[in-house]
Amino acid sequence: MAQKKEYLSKNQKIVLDIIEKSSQPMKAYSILFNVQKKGLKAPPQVYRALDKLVEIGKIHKIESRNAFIACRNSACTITNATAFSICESCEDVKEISSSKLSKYLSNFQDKEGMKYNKYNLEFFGICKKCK
Amino acid sequence: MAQKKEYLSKNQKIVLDIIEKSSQPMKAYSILFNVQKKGLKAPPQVYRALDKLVEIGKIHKIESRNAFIACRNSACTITNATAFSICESCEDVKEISSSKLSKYLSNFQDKEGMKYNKYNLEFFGICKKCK
DNA sequence: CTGTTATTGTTATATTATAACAATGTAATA
DNA sequence: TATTACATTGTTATAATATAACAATAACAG
Repeated sequence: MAQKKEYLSKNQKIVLDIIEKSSQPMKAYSILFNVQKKGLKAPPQVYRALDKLVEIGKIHKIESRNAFIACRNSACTITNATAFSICESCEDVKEISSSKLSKYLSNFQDKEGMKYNKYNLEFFGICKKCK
Repeated sequence: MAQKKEYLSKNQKIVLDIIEKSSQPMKAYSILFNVQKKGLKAPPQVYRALDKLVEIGKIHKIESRNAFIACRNSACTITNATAFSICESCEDVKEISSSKLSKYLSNFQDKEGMKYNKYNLEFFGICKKCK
């Protein structure tokens, strides 16, 4: 039976663990460097784990930064409907979990009346600390 | 006087021209290939033009695709408040110009009451043609 | 003109990501 | 147990995306 992934493989656990320990997004090669002591030596090992973790919603990719952050929002498991705020000064990234926002975007219709339940939104600004 | 850029340099025109002729996003190295006959031989020449064109709002970067598309939306000159729909099957990309959406997002406040006038939103789905 | 700044050209290299295939592990069952 | 099937891992090489650094040239204000 084609099982639906409910557990994580060894490498996926290792990669998720290091990302969860970071409050901020991590780049793939920084992850690679950090997991080399655990035996993951080559990029494909890291990228495969990242791909799967993104797919199952455990982490998200910050597209504008080519970096990966752990999901802190139980609501977005698997939905791939994500929103972030990014400080352009200190590069601090926060996941936004606003049910109002996600409802608005999931219900948004383009000119042809089409809806999209999958989206990625990145807000940019200067955070309070940096102001 | 530190002039505010109102004109385009030679290379910027060449790069913008090729992007505007394409209805779909173009990748940097595809642009490079296409402008080599015009004398732009090396990546930095293309990337510099791309950077400036993005900065002044003539083109936008589709972050999830590492590709660049001409701006068709007079309203977003310089604001860097952008929204796109992307078909995950045929990779067709459309810029969304909805004043309702842009108002909603520009007025959105996060938990700390912070607003962001700069954002990038990418919607994903399967377009009508591909359904 | 002349000094200043923007732009361009050029080489090299950094960063991000995937292809391809071999080896190993896992789990169901004949 | 042996067998099969499939997922995962390991490994090498390379593709794709992007920038650093500096030299050469052009554009322009004073």
